[in-house]
Amino acid sequence: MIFNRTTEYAFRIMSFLASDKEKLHNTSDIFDALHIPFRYLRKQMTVLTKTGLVVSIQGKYGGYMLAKKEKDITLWDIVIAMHDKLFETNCFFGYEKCALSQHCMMHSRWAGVKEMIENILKTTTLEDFKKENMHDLIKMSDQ
Amino acid sequence: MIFNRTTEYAFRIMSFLASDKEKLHNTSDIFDALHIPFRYLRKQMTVLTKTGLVVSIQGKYGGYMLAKKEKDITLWDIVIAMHDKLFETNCFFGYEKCALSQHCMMHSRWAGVKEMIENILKTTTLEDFKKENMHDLIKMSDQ
DNA sequence: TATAAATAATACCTAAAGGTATCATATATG
DNA sequence: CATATATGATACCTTTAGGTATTATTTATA
Ligand code: SF4
Ligand code: SF4
Repeated sequence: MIFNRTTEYAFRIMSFLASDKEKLHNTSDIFDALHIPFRYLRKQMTVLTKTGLVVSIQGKYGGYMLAKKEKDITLWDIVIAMHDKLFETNCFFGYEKCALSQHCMMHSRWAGVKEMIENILKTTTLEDFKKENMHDLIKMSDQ
Repeated sequence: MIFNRTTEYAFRIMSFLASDKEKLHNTSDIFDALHIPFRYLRKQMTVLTKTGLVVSIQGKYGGYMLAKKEKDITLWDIVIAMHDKLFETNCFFGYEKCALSQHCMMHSRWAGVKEMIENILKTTTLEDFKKENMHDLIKMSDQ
């Protein structure tokens, strides 16, 4: 896997919240759309809230909404916020650090892969998903 | 992480075996070079043997060697043999399958990433590492 | 053929991620 | 101000990957 499951959940949750930025979405709404395990979803919503990407309103008629404009939240922001260890190491072989004086053949190739992924994540914002109507997309397809 | 740790170990082990294809390398030799946890290394060597990528000789003065020519073993072969779930799903969001009639914006972008990684893995053989003298490379750097 | 040195098989342990359950706290509204 | 309904905090359980320990089997050679 490239992203861990929890980060994938976060992508979907954030996309869903972007589908109507102004509305307050409660956990049941999100569950109905995404079918992420309910109690785990509850937990992850408070995690997302603590990251600052999402704002929560407590109490009756409470719920969640994006903390910033869709165009100001990138997928990269989400990966970072979720502490996904996607790029924990630079080394293709998983070495913490390489003591070699000159890089092996994989180093630059792998740097290319990293760069491509980072570039996609950094240039894709939730605004793009809104355009694509990810709301409907996500609703139809679970498991 | 992109590859799991065990697959990274396998890359290193196979590169090391490629450093001298004819010689029989026993677990202690491999351990001295790679410092993969010894007993886990032992276990993984029999796993690699069962995949058919490696041949083992049992008994005194036994050990391991590559089952095929270096140029005939790709990194992709290793990933497959280790059952790494790198590309378990096509979907950026981790969906098993997408019921949407037309793909979302991430689909083709993500397909591009997959294709790039697959292409590197499928076109890189152990022969390439031999040229690079990966043996020395791996020896110097652990943890 | 006994022994030493290697791999094979198997069972078990540990750490981290994913997921569940319970109770506490906040808040709109009658 | 009581209640219903929402999130927050916390503890615990489950699954999987990674790692360890023990015993069995193989085989070269003295
Ligand atoms: S040179 Fe090769 S072994 Fe060293 S850090 Fe880069 S990819 Fe890893
Ligand atoms: S179209 Fe989008 S949601 Fe559907 S499988 Fe492709 S990436 Fe996943």
